[in-house]
Amino acid sequence: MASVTIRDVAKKAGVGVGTVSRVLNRNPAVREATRRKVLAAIEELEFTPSPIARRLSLGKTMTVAVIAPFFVRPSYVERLRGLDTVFAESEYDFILYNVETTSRRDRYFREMARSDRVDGLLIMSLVPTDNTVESFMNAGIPTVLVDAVHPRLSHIIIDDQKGGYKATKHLIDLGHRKIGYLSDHMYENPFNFQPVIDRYKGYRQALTEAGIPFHPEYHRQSELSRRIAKKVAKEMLTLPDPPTAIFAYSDTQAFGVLRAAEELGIGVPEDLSVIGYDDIEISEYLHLTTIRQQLFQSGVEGAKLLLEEIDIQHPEPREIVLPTELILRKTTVPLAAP
Amino acid sequence: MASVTIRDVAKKAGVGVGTVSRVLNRNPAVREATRRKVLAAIEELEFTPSPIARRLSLGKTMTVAVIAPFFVRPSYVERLRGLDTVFAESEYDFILYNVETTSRRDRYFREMARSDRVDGLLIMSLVPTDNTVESFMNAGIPTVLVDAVHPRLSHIIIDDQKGGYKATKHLIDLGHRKIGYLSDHMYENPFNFQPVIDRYKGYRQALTEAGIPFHPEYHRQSELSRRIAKKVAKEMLTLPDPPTAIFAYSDTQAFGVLRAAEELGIGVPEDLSVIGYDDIEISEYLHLTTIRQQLFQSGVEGAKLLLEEIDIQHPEPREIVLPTELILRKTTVPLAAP
DNA sequence: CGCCTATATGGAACCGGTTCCATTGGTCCA
DNA sequence: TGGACCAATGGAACCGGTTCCATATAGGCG
Repeated sequence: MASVTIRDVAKKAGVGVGTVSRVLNRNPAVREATRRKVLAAIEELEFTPSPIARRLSLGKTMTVAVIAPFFVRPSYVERLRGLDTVFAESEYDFILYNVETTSRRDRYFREMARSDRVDGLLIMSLVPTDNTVESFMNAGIPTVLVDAVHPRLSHIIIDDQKGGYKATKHLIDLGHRKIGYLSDHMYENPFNFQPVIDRYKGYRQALTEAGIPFHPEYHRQSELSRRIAKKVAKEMLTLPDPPTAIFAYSDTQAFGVLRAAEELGIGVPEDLSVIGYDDIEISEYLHLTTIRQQLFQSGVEGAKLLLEEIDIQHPEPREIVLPTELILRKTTVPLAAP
Repeated sequence: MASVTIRDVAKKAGVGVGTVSRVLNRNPAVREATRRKVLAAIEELEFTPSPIARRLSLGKTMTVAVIAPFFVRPSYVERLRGLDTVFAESEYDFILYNVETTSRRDRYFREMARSDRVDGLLIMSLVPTDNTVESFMNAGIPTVLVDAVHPRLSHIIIDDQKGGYKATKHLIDLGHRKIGYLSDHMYENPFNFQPVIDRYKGYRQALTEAGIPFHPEYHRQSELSRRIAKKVAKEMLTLPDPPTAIFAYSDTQAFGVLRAAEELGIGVPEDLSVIGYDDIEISEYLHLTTIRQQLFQSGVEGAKLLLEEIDIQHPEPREIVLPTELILRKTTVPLAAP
């Protein structure tokens, strides 16, 4: 069955293979009558061209790779959806490579630096080393970063420093001065996630601007799980002089803080204001004040950028910065007079 | 740069191209000395074989397609993770085709029925028509369904009828007899999702067994959003004789029910027991009693099954049924004496 | 020692497209 | 009417692997 080839079509239509190929590729240099003959033969033989053969002779794979860590996390899923909407409308397929360990990451980076494996590479939240970037460039593979930065590659980022700043400033504007920050791990951060650094910077910047000294005890680190966040939040809330407001690195961690407060009998928002980051779906349901990121949009922009760079030869690296937005709900209120 | 071919290697090593190919494919009919010469040449030229060329001459794509609807929903993401762990260890890549409309679905089904586009097809939650199945078979494309059933295709399902039964039975065992069921849309169900039917059947079965007559007013349908679920739950809870317990089709809808109860001043669990379905991550945090499905495992099994079917010629369709589990938390309690 | 067989190897043909060059046929202009 | 030029087309060569067949070499056995 199957395997009707372009040669069969050519024979049937009484033309050469070149002509059939030209018809398939909408090359205008084919007379209308010839074109119709070929189309009739294609119809009759139920011919469909083989993408693989096409790829081999074109030297293109019509495929892009998306390398992303932990694609189960809600924020990644949202970004992937953005990518998908763009790629689905293009003639490119995308293959998803999920990274959960540094060794998987390194393996994928190595494999992709093969000139004919994929036509483009979209890397999410991971920062390739200079050597790796070098290998992509040598192989001539257009590469775009989403949620990560490298000076030689185009990237889409969210202004996380501003986001961290906004969250902290919001609490300061409400009169708070004892402001805790529950962040992701900053030093044991094998993937070097950039936002971890940036949000922290924003936090520090807002404090400095308001003339509030940084209090190391108010900065705690936990992984992105509710359970651990709850434990760490409890430590912070049982300090002799506990914070009156807490900014959490993610909404998930903010839920840990809420639970910690509940278990310690601390009322939110009257005794403690809490602000998260991400605005995941459930946050609205739980009335969490938070910082919304344009996650879906970051995927869309990343995919578009990559498709553009595949088309042009030597693109200048570009940077697109997406803004954040404060979503005011019910977990932050002005500091009660003492 | 790049494009060192097998012929370059052959020349360098002073052997024929066939021999190089044999070395690459670990064909044992190569003398150790020859083999070493070839490997040395490969090393020296930094040769890496082109997957595309390999695919063309093998007539295989080394790629499988995964067609899934709405991959943002937590339950699909969990299943995809299961798939990913299996495919990542195999030599197959997988391309994700996200379906959000019936036309996208039909387009993908048509495109995949090309014998050389992909080597295998994994379809999630969508039921192909007999004609479509026919076209896959003619093209010789192994196909596996996850969370859907077709008599001629292997499939992995979760025992949703039993799941619906378990949820309902649990409420009955607690003494409830006025049991509402908030389901997904059963008739305006463009994708014909099978679980929608099965859970409903389980609900009816449990009622029948316990001798409780089915009360149509207690069966309401809403889409899978919290907001709509809340609205519909309110209708049910403001009936003259409202249910004392509600089983929701998904955890997300269960949260809508909880919010509806809260807004109506109905206490959960003392005045109303609520049970969900899925056991998504946030459910534990909110203490929701629910039915847990083996989502991750369903992905793993589906991927394994597909890889097996790619290897053998004419597999008999197989069926794997995964069980569900009642997760007891704090939103269901025995019916208070009147 | 010579013949036969098994093993190792070279390389042409092939997979199914695209592309480029040569050729044909026709039009236009002097 | 003849020459120049252009548009349309045929088909060989190519992309980079795999496979199969023919051939060379070595080893075994009488």
